[in-house]
Amino acid sequence: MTTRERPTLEAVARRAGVSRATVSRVVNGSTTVAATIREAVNRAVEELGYVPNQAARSLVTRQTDSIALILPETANRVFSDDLFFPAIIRGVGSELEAADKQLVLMMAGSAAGYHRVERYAVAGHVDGVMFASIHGADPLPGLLARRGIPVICSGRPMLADPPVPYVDVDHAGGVAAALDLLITSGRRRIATIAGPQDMVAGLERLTGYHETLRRAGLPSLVAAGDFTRESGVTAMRALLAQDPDLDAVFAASDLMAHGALQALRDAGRRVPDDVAVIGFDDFEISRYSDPPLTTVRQPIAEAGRVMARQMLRLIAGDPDIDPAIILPTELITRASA
Amino acid sequence: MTTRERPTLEAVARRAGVSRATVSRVVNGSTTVAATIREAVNRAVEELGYVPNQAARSLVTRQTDSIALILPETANRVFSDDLFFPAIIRGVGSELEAADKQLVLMMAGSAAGYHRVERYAVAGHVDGVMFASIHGADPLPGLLARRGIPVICSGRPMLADPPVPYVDVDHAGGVAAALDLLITSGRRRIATIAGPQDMVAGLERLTGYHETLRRAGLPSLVAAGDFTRESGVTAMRALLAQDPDLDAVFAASDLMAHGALQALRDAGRRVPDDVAVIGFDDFEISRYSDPPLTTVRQPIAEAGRVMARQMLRLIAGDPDIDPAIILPTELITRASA
DNA sequence: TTACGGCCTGAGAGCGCTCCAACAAGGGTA
DNA sequence: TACCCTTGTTGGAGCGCTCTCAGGCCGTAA
Repeated sequence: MTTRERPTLEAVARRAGVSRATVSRVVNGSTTVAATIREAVNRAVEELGYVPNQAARSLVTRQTDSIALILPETANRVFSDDLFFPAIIRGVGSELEAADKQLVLMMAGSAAGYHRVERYAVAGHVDGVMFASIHGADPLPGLLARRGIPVICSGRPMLADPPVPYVDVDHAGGVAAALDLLITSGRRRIATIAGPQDMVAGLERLTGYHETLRRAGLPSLVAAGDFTRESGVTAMRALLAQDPDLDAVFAASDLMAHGALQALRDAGRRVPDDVAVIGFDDFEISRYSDPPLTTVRQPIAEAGRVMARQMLRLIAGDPDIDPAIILPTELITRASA
Repeated sequence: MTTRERPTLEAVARRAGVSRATVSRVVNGSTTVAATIREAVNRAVEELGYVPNQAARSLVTRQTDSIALILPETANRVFSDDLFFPAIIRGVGSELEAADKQLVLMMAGSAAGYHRVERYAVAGHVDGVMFASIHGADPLPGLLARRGIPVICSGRPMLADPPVPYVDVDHAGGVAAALDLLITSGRRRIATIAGPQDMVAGLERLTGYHETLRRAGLPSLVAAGDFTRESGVTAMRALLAQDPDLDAVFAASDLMAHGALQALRDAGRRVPDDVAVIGFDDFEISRYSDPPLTTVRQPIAEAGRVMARQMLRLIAGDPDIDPAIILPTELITRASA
């Protein structure tokens, strides 16, 4: 290991024959430095391979140019084929990279996790904190906001004290579009596989289902799931047992829809002839299921990008941040409905 | 925003009626502090809501307790249904979390990305750098190592100057197991869909294919892919055109195997009756394909965990780090072969 | 020639923390 | 009683950087 001593500002200054302050000015791109001196400094920087020490810099500037993204701990345990968090990470990552900020990934959810994240943020390790998907009435966003740390959520937080800006997608609109397709194509016994009710996404999609069906004068039939494929299988079986004659099912996630497809096949039902299936997400894999899945596309990566952009504005001190941004959803019609 | 002034060590010391040094000792868990004083300090910390300033701390300790994971930029662009990087992240994340280190995620690959990562690491923002999957002869790992920064790679680096410790999986063994199954079940015209040849994983799986078939006295038939599903479809079509009578295909990734399955179905071939298919990865989705995919399981998350563990040892100054750790692969037999 | 801005540059004071050297008490030993 | 440990505590010197402020230089106008 060539742990050669790393050069400091001081060393560069000596070599260039100027003061520390001047080097600092050059390094930070100040314009008030004479061209000849600037060049001399740049040469010294080059020759010495100087890179500013981040710790020293943030000690005085009080900012770190990195931003945390908090994932619920479940992301680490349960969903080994989940594509939601990867998409969020992709979106956030690309946007932050463009702004030359760093992404710090943290898992939270456990009590210990809470505390860790809080300490981490308060210790000034990051300039802001973004939450990817809030579970239940998570107190953490509010807690950090109260500590004066910039916070943005993906998905409307249930707890809003103080209100934290968020970006979410139009769940209700997407659900309505899906159900409308089902209804206008003549389906009358439309069941749903709901998502977890401690998450706004699960909640709003179920509410949307109830409202649209009520408006259409159709009966509701609900089974509970947790967004996973396995829960989709189980829920679909339960639904079939309750109403063997149902002719459509709306699943609140693509993975659950895939599970439903499987359970339907096992039960000898043809899709879409006997039962139409619609999902919610539009993951890549849904183009390749048998049959290809009709689903509501939600722009996950885009949500990540927007979230990151809002965070950047927040950090920059922009006074008028939208308290909420709702991204549109879109019905993608394929073969399953 | 309640940006109330954050208390410093000094403030805590004043409140507890001791010196800064003593507070520092208590906060950092030194044992040589009298119990009564320790309690008084803890009380003051509690009351003031004191959290040590990370920048100040790392300025003197020269460590940050966070570690970077570098993803190739492609991860951000191409693979929207790739499950490799999420799995690596999961593995690394869980291990680092247990060690109370933070994970900093960075994308690299572009020239600009290189420079950013290098500066970032050299600036002392992280204590070490891990690479998830090396593309071609990436100079970055060696470059950082030469700068004295702890580096670990997932996947053997092609460039080994200076040699960088890595963890990889037993590609050759997995391929041999897959092909043996094919051969002993009577397949004689076994094709392969190869991965990108600028990655060790692609290279070694193809080499393994060639060697095993040569030993068995069987002919080779190769089509090139890039690990994606789409490339699997294309490659399978090419293979079918070249040898309509092939009776088996080994794909160097699950996604390509799924593509092959699709192309085979489109061409009217039955799997496994007409053509047997084996993949490599064992992603969750491969349990649900039609038919379920026989594949070589590589322990991706485990590789992430091991990589993180090695990194932790490296940072701790452990003198004897294994220069290479090879994790076993395992053939998972399902319906496609 | 002197006076006066304007423009650059340098000196120096921190940012909040760790850690070393030095020192104050006690308690045991000769 | 004098001496030496041991245990616990303090002051202070930095870590490497930014940023304010004062001061030097020069051109221009009086």
